[in-house]
Amino acid sequence: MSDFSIHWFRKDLRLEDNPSFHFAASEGRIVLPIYIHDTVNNQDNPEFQEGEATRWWLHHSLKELNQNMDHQLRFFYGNPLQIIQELIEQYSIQSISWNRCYEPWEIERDTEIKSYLNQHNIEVKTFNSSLLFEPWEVLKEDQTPYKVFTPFYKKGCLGRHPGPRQLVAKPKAIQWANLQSIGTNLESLDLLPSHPWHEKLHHYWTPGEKSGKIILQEFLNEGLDGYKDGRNFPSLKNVSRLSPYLHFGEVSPHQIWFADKTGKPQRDIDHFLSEIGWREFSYYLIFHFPSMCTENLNGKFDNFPWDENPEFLKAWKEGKTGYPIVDAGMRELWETGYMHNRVRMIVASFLVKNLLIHWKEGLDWFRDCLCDADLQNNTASWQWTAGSGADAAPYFRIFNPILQARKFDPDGTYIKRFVPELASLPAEFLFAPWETSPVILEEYGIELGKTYPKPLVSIEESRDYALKAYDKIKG
DNA sequence: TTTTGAGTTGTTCGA
DNA sequence: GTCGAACAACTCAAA
Repeated sequence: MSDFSIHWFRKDLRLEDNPSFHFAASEGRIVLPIYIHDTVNNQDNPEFQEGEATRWWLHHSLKELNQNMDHQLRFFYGNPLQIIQELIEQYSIQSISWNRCYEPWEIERDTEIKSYLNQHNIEVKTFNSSLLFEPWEVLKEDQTPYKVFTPFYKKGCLGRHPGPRQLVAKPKAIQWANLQSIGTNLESLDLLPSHPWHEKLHHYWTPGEKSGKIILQEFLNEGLDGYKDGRNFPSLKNVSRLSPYLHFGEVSPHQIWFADKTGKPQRDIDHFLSEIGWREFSYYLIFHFPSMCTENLNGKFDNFPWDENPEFLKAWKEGKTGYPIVDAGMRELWETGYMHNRVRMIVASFLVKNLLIHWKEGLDWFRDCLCDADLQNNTASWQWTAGSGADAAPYFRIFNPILQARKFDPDGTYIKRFVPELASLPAEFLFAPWETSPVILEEYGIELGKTYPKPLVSIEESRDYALKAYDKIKG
């Protein structure tokens, strides 16, 4: 019987620039590509489980990946260690390789599997695939991790030699193991949610490596010029929308980093790449401070007087807060499995600082609804918003949803798209409809409390309350 | 060890 | 309507 080289696909659902796959499919090797839906190792903590949008994305991405490799991908579900043990017992395995993952439970699991394979004298190789800089390699001079983005990025990343690894070519003339009989089929992984919510996501997204490539190219052609400023306006096309592809590795950060950006303004290129830097920073923080996934990074926030208010939380989730920009964002999320970055900050600030609801509630809803839901980005960003994360800024930032809407959605294009019951309202009344007289609103067919909600809380009062709460915990 | 400079994304106030 | 200062004085990074 021939020897097989197993490549274990995880968050690297692509054939190009895939170091482990490239190794397993290199000349003289017979590659056995596998995917394991782990139903064991992340079960203890809900925050480590995939949300519905993510599962939808994963299903379709795997389907495309399998098609792109002549249906040679073998599917399994259960405990990866056990599945790999069985493969070793049944077949002659020359090597096992994978690209590294960075969630705390993944690191723990992979370490255990690696040690098992070493004990059984199976060649095991792990590769860098989804981060430009390995978190353990970037440290301050005193050998401790950075906690502030700018020095992390400028000195730790941009100033580091050597820089990110080079791109890896797609393997040619692959020799497949062609074991049609082992494992199960994609449908048996049962990834698609039973709730039909996900069906509409097809209108907005095409998961998979091919589509990721197109999205990247379109962004470079049409969205990068003017990115630095345009990225703040949710009705403009100056955001890349690459986040879900990055999450599952259908596009690698290296492919973005080294993509041809000739002729584009340097300030836009630099700013766009710094956003990739922020992704690196989130992964870095959770690698060095894994307790961040469940606890405040800044322990002072353990005493913050969060409000448990199921009614407010429900209104926020449903986009019925009475603040049009907040509601537009929450409805964009529900409708499309995505939310524009600027609006994410607005809705997050509103939940945490005006409704005083714990950041974990927001994290959890985003985890379930976002196609790009990513433990590291989601956690680090929610903690940043709450003020409990890595953020050296000395003041308490509270977004004003009225000002933000006026500034970044001046003609109301974005709001009107997702809050159609306000579509007829002129922009001068749109951002704070409760300040407009009922008579005028009636002319546009709007009655607050009936056709559109009254504001859940007063911005001024809830802001003052939050500032006082912040005052209490800082001492 | 001490000191100095600086920190993604903001808001409000008053001139 | 626009602009600069105040907010309130915290941490981190690095010399």
